[in-house]
Amino acid sequence: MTGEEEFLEGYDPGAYAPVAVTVDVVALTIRDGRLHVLLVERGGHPYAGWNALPGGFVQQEGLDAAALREVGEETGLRPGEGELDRVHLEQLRSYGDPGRDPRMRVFSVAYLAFAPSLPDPRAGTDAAGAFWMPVDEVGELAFDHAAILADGLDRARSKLEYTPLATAFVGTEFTIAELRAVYAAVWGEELHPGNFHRKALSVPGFVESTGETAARAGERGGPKPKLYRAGDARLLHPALLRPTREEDVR
Amino acid sequence: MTGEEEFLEGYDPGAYAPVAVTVDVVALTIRDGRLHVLLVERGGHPYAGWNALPGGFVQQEGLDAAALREVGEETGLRPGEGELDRVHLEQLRSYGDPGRDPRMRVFSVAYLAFAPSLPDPRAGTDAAGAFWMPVDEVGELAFDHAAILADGLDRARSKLEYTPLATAFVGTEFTIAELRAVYAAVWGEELHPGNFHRKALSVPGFVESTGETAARAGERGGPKPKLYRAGDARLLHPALLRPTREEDVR
DNA sequence: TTAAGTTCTTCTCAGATCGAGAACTACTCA
DNA sequence: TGAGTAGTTCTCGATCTGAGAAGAACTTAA
Repeated sequence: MTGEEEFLEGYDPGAYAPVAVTVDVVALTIRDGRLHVLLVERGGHPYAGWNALPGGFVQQEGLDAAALREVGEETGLRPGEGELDRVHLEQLRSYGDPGRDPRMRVFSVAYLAFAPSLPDPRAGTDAAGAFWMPVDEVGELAFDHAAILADGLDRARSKLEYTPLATAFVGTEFTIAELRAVYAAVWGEELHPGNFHRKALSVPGFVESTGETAARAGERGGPKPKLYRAGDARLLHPALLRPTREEDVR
Repeated sequence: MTGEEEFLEGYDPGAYAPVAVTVDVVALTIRDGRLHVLLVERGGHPYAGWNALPGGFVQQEGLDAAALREVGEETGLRPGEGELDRVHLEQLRSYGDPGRDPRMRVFSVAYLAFAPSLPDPRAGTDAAGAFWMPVDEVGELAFDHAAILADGLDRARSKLEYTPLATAFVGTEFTIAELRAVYAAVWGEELHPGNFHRKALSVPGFVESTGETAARAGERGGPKPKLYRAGDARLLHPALLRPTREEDVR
């Protein structure tokens, strides 16, 4: 008899140790050309005073809805205001090691959120205590959140290669250079401008021209760049691959 | 105040609706050149008599351990016997829609398992009721298991491209043709033998030669093939890409 | 107003990779 | 022994890649 079958034949809620299910969100955005993650400072024990990923109980809602609700609560954005609707959400993975929370058995479903540059969360009243921090300045985090963040960054870096995810970090209209800056910020390395330009335009459905040109050039010169918007591709073929790092392969 | 903080300041197990956490496993193997998935026939309600993915409660153990335990229970394999140790396990994703189980809130963490051809589970006493079914003959499944299976197949097909996952479906020593048959079975399409051979040998760390040659050729002729074993690569660079399907891109 | 510097955009070119096909050889079964 | 099958290695032209360069358009600072 399997565990599920035992469960089917009459489950008594009081007979098992209580478990909790939470969502934790790795919310990423780009500010000033650097990749940032949304953190909160914990008030209560354990890990009082530590930084942590925003998260909370799953209520009478689906997992995706719970994650979106958390993002809204911690950024101060409201559904329907546009900015929250532009947040790209996807499930990352779940964490359930016994002992990951010292009080009881807690299963956490982690989510990845990608957003264009958002206002500082301190402005919103509900969101006091939340803040954006550059990912390369994040030190220790509460619970196993450092591992969750690392998994999220891995996923984000990988998905840039074969999905149009980068367009989730820029506005509805953007330049090729802005798109390239997203890749540079997430991957942590500069890209060849000419080759990136060629690739971005040649991958079917990645970007489409608006026919417009930016009103101004960059602060440091150069011609006024052309404007594009996200295309309808769900996958990039061929992919935009990172330079191969030997240490990732073996 | 976030959900997590509420939780921190005193959680009363009785104050919340009870939730359960289970693991469900999409266990895949290749038999007679066709991709098979491990299923169980349900005894109790709901969905009595339906086929379902094997799964069960998470006990005092980690998620990975729970998934491996389920695979062992349903296949009749014992830990330490070798075959179970060769099973490749990875987390797929979690499912937690309210109403996915009509009795109570159940969160399921789904796992993918890949194994070389395994003995029929009916042989084991504990595993009666479990069986391998070709994935293209699977009809309706209990709960949302059909969606979980579909997600698992997507993941498996994708991971064949850029990881050495295919070697998890063959024995410790294998021929290039066996490896190609794995790709053909999972992707559902034949591959060009010459080009596959060139790629498999040229990707660093994918396979390494044993120096040996198979004792016999195939049943229908041909020379004795050379034998290889899995290399030390964790990623395939360059990747072994499927022929692009336009409907996957848009 | 001019000069120097920056950036957008498009080329060029050599090397790597790809799909398709073919050839040679070694083996099977009838 | 012959016909058929399959493993392995080529060849070919088309495509894709990274690296570099060049011209034009714009900035700030002198």
